[in-house]
Amino acid sequence: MPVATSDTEGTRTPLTRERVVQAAVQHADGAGLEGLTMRHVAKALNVAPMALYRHVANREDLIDAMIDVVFSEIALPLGGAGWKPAMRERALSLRDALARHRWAIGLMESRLRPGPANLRHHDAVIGKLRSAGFDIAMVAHAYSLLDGYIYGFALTRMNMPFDTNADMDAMAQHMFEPFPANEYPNLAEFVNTHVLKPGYDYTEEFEYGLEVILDGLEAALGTD
Amino acid sequence: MPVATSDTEGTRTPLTRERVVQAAVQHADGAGLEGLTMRHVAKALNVAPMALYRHVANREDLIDAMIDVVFSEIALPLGGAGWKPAMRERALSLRDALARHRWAIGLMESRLRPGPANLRHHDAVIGKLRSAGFDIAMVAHAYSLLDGYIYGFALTRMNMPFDTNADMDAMAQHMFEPFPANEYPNLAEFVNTHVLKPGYDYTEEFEYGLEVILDGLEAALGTD
DNA sequence: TCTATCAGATGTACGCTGTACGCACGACGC
DNA sequence: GCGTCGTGCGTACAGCGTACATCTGATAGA
Repeated sequence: MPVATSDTEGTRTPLTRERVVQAAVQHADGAGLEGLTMRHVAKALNVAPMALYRHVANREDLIDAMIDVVFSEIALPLGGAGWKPAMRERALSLRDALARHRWAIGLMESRLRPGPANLRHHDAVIGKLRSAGFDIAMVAHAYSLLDGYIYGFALTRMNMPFDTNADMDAMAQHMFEPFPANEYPNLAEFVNTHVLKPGYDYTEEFEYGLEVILDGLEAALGTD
Repeated sequence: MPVATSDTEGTRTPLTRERVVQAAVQHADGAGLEGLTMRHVAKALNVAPMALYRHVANREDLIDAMIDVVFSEIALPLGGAGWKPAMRERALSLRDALARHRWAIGLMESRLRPGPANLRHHDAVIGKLRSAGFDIAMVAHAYSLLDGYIYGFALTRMNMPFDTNADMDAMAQHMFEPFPANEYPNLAEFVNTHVLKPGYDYTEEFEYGLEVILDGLEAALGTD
């Protein structure tokens, strides 16, 4: 029986680029980019490793395609609302997409061959700002500031090696343990009286900073 | 001659953790984190790969130590100046350190075992803000906003796959080439009339955004 | 001065990775 | 029945991190 690697049914659904990319995204969501090996993706698809290479050129090409999937999940700022709510909604949507696909954070803006969803997204954001009265230099300022903040926040949030307050507590102990007590009083106070307080959720810092930025851009837009 | 792998002189300088870490930083600065293999670091030190393991526990431990080297290069906000110039100087210093050590950007805040330079840095920043009148919640807001922006900017800047305007031009052609002309009019206008203009330097966007953030924090501090 | 000890450098080896290359096999047009 | 072709597979190789056992050169004690 040569066609042993069938689906749960006897019929074998043919491998496609889309199926490969989707399986890879799913795997990376769980195992990170480090854990994303061609062999694992192949196993998830019940297929031999080399079968993937019929549909993607190599691992880098696969990652290119995965990034475009993430871009396709971001809400485009297309509605009739003003630029501020539109940018706010896009920022939150981007943040959520990056939270779902943490492996993507460092890669979103690094593609040599950006996919259609990627280009479409940037085109829509720029268009929205332009039509709201931003001149081109101001678009550059705003886009750089907004995306810097969004990606940076996602990056630091993602990298936090804890998910719950209990984790955080354990880690704080672990962190300070090799050092004399009170060597870092300001940091200790900050961690103990604020970050470790029940109810503190670092995620909520995002909105605060976002409003500061949006207000700042609004003010700059008025005086330009 | 058993001790063939000597220095340029006959005397062999002993391997130390510091020498290993320094060589690794140097190598990563040139070759990136991907290119940082234990074997290459060993070769740079004229030493067998396994010799490194006498001084670092494993690759992860080596990277931990490398990150602390980067932290040690950031100017601490300790002077008598106000919080605003102090934060500005720290931000620029951090940006420059990340530009020198691009491989570090995604890792700075992800260490399970932060080194002394790391903790000292955070302690100093928090201390500066506290003594300038920021309450603890406001410190969290400010730190999150500032570092999010700094790391995010470094990330997007690093990822830009070009260094000169000529590179950028070539890449823009390459990017749009697979798509119909005018499919992305806003993006095309933005790239052609602004980003590709001689004299445009993306790096300078950093200061603009930084001032928006610092002004926003100052305003928030006043109304709190 | 001879010898025991031991830290530090090494060599070998294993399981993992991406992927080049050639082959096998089912589907299809004639 | 027979080429032709697209798709999946098997083999193979170089390079990776690192476990483990071994070797060696310097030092300490007699």
